[in-house]
Amino acid sequence: MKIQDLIYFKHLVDSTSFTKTAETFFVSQPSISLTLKRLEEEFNVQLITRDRTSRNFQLRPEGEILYKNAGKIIDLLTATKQEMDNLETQTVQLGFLPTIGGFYLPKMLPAMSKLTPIYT
Amino acid sequence: MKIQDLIYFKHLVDSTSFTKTAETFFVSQPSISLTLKRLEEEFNVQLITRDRTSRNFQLRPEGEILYKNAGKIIDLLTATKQEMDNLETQTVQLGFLPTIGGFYLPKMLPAMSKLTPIYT
DNA sequence: TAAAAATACTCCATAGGTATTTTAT
DNA sequence: ATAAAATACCTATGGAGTATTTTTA
Repeated sequence: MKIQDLIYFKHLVDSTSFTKTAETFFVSQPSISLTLKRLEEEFNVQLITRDRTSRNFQLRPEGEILYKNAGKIIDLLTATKQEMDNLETQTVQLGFLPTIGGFYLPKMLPAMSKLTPIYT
Repeated sequence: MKIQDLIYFKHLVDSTSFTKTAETFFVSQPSISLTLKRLEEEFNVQLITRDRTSRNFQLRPEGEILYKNAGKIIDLLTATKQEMDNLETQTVQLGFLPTIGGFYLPKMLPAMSKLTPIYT
């Protein structure tokens, strides 16, 4: 299985559109159709209900499971790349949700003044 | 990136042997060499130190990061498949480490007697 | 000299493209 | 008639194999 298929699938579920997904990633629409077929064969389940009567398709329970875990896997890989980049540049990047950042950042910044900040 | 590459990489790190890893998965030894090369190009880092003087190679910090997250990803996919299978068969599989299972299972089993057990 | 990994090459599987058909609005 | 997804077919990239070379013990 390719990570790319999980990325396509996640976007497909979010957009509920094969065509939009294809456009987003600059690939053809059949390519997305095949991605879904591949995943369904790989897991041996049906991920979505192709119900063309009700416009936006239904995500099956099996699809929800994959969607949830695909997100985690994609995040893990993003984090992996980030951790490696931090190693290379000898920097550490901190991320906060706006609400949480507003609370903690003021408390942390004084202690961090001992470090050499590098803004990228 | 393919999941298979992560699986090969994990085993490679565990065994510290390209040849052993190849044998384990019934693929050729060059195939494992190429897997590592692919991963290193993908992340644009060197994962291991090819130090043929000291027999068993050194895992670089970058490699440790990938190793750690590769494990998580593989586990996530295993869990995904398991969750789907549980959906299909309408069963729930429970797993315990031997020590923990010995402690909790006796407490749980009475309450579970209301369910219909299916042994697979 | 023996071993383990890297390299060179060859080949085939498959991911992706284009064209077309199907289906429902 | 239009729009979206599926299907058919073709192509090309890249993953995997065999053979060979390199390197160190």
